[in-house]
Amino acid sequence: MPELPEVEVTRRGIDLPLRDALVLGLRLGKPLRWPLGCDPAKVQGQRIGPVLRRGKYLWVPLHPESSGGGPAGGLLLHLGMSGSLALLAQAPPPGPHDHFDLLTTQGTLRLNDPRRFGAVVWSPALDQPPAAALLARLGPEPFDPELTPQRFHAALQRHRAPIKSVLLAGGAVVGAGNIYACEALFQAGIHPGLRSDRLSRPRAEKLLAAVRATLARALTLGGSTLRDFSDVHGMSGAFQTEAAVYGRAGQACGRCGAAIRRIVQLQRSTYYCAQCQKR
DNA sequence: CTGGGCTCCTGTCAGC
DNA sequence: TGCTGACAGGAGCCCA
Repeated sequence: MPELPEVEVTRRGIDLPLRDALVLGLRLGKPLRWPLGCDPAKVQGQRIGPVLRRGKYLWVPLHPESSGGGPAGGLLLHLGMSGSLALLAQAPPPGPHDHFDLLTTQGTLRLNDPRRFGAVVWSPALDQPPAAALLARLGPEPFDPELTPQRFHAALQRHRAPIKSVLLAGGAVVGAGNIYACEALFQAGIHPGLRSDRLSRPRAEKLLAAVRATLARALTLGGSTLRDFSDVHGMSGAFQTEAAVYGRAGQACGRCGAAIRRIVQLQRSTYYCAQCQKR
């Protein structure tokens, strides 16, 4: 489900409402990808700081009150394939897929995640384990001005795998998952099977611009909702309605009319137009 | 070191 | 209607 736009939409939905809220408690449901890694009582009484996003991870910083509480730290959250967060003023009893509640003075932050590929992990700091280890492999943020076309091209030159796979791996740029990688490649006119190191400098530049444009457009539309993503207010995203290729196998390409194809790369579906996207 | 396959888990949908 | 298999937005881990 959640790629960078969905995670960022989520971050924006919880950041201000939770700012400076006090943690009243924490409830865990069925196990997620990893154990929380701390005593749930440890976060009680902590104050919530600005919520950050890195790649598809969210970081909820916690600071102890001067009067007491445990040491500073935070919660690293990942929504996995099927996770979504809701901020509830009056939290109903947890459903079968509600596996994490952070009870605060500003409402309950609830993670719903049917497939449980998501995670909530306590870490003493972003740059310390376990958070640091998880973030270490992430490439640059797509909107980081330091990610120049030259650097992007250089990163692509280091891989011989298909360009689609390299985008998904996130080492050259983070945030484009299966939907947005397909869409960006279409927009850039690049075949998903093209070897990464065969992209010319101009095409790499075009691809970077397409990744940025695709993610930005998705952000303004509130992300994509294929089956179960919703923002913290329960609202669906709208990007999927204007996806050019994703999920459209057999349909006519909006640009040239050729049938959109579906292939499998890394056990994931790739959609593309063989007419518009060239090696 | 790199690339790619497997795996975690539950739900949905198409086809028989 | 019911069963079965394919597939689903991620990504860490392991092996060749």
